[in-house]
Amino acid sequence: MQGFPSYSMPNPGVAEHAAIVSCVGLAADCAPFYIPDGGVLVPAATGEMPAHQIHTPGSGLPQGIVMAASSTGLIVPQHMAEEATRKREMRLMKNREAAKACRLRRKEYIRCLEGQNTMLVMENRQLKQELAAYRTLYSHGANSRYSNIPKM
DNA sequence: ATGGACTAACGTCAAAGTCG
DNA sequence: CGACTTTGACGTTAGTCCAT
Repeated sequence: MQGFPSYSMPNPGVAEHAAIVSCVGLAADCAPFYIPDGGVLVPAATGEMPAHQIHTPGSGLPQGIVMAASSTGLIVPQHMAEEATRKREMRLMKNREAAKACRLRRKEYIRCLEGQNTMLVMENRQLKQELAAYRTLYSHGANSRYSNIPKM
């Protein structure tokens, strides 16, 4: 991990008790923020810029970006953190829709395979019946040219 | 009524794939 | 090569069924 912002708590880490984490950098618009008991400051998967979010055990819900960082380690102004949050939300929203579409496609594909399977099972059954009928038709004693066809 | 097993749907993440 | 898309994996939640 690199390019993390500078703040008053070692990063990333668990706050044993509720903690107020404040920026150490010079940015005037970076307000201190609150980490609840047991909360963990983790890198956020923004994909666009380094950032942090708070993860609290027991809450599976995503947390908003609380702090963004530049590659130089300096605190990024709040509007950039908001931009990172906005981009993250856009990405999550798009992925949500993509996942729905993907599941639909997969369901449709499975339905299609099941349909094919049903058809093939029926066709196989019919072919076996036809074969049995031909056997009966052409079997005239042990010398029949079809008598050595293995039974199914 | 209740608790456990099971299933379907969902959201998110991460990795792989695709495209300009 | 970076942005974007697709998809497998995983955890969560809600609904249903069934035994107790």
